Amino acid sequence: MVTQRSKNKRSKNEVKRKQILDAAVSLFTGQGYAATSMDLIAKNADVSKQTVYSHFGSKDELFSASVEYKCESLNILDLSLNDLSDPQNVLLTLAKSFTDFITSKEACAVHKICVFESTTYPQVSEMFYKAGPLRIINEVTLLMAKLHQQKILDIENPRHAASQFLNMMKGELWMQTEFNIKERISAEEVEAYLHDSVAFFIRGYGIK
Amino acid sequence: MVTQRSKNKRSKNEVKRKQILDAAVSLFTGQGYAATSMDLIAKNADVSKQTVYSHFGSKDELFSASVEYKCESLNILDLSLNDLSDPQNVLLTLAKSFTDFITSKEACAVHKICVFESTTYPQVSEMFYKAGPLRIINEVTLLMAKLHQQKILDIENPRHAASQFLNMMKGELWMQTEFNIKERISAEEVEAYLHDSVAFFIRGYGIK
DNA sequence: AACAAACTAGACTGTCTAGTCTATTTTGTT
DNA sequence: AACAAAATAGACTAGACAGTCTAGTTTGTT
Repeated sequence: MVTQRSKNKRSKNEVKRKQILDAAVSLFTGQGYAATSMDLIAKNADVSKQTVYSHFGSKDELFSASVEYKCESLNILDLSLNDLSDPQNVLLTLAKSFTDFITSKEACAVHKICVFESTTYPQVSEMFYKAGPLRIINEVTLLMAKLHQQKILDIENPRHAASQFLNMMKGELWMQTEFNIKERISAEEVEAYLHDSVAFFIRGYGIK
Repeated sequence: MVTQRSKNKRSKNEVKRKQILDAAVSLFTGQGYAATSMDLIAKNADVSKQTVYSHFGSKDELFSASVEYKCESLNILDLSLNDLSDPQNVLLTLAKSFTDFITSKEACAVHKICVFESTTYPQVSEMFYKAGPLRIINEVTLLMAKLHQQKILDIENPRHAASQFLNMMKGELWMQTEFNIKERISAEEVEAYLHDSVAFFIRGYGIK
């Protein structure tokens, strides 16, 4: 099998494609589907409108493609932890990087539009759900299972524990971020909350 | 002071006002701000377009007013519990009504649009935040404080506990609802999750 | 009955948008 | 050099939409 590039006389410019996708992601996540025009996408991508339509057949198609593109480039937490002997430390580190991630502009913006368009574009929101939240919960489930296996914590149902842990860590900060509230909880308060929550988690799942 | 009604020759029809607000809420939450036209609002409210503009000066104004209107009518959980001696029971009941509420169509739809429009209309999203999530967390904080005071549980920081509890209960169901995922967790699984989570909470905050 | 405010229907303006079409230019391949 | 696909600029269609305006009707108040 030969690649497309050498088979065809000329293939569509991959660089232009990315320019279009970058502009589309930025506009769609920034202003929403309905409020974003194809003209503006073309302009911001520094490309003609016709080129947009030659790469992506319609606005719908471009929307799906751009969310998919964004999902691929989202780099989720790295959970390659080996030494689990200090659970307080392991979980606190996880909690911090998790909250950093979910309150980042990037993740927030894609999350917003996927939730919002979930009635109109359920395939798109499902794609994000699987690439983002579901992947994280699956990985944390594995971690919980390991903690149990190594008798560091007593976790009967690792999936429940993962869900409890992750949701808990969101705390009030996450809501304030979601709603774009001006007066936010202080960094110290967040720190204290995460500390408390990790301690609480270890108490609840400690070895008897 | 005399009321508007008796002072003016004729006041604007309160019934029409409500018809407009009802139609607006339903359309805005159903399709979003940008995708909803004033013509359709007028038509669905069974009112002329001019009447809409005579009650509400612009689309923006109507949007704000309709979210406010919806917030007023959202009936949040009733937390008037007196007997707290059986925390397992109290918390499970709370957990159930909370998850029922947050996964209801009503609450979900307003939540979605407020989060989505939070960059364009931060006042609107803040209004919802205060009328909804913040009110609930405040009430649950009071409950946690009572549980501590009555020495039923040992809760040092009731606000942290409230946040942990509520977030935890959201579980995977809430995400699946948000993203409009077709294949959802079964009712039995949800039930089991809530049970586990309440037990875990009581373990973590139990009297030593 | 007379008045005035509320309401109605529908035409209208100006702007914006998705998507198409055309004529021209650029560019990689053979 | 010759070819063909890719890209471009910009005009164009057809429809939608916010908001205004007009001319006439309904309705409560005095």
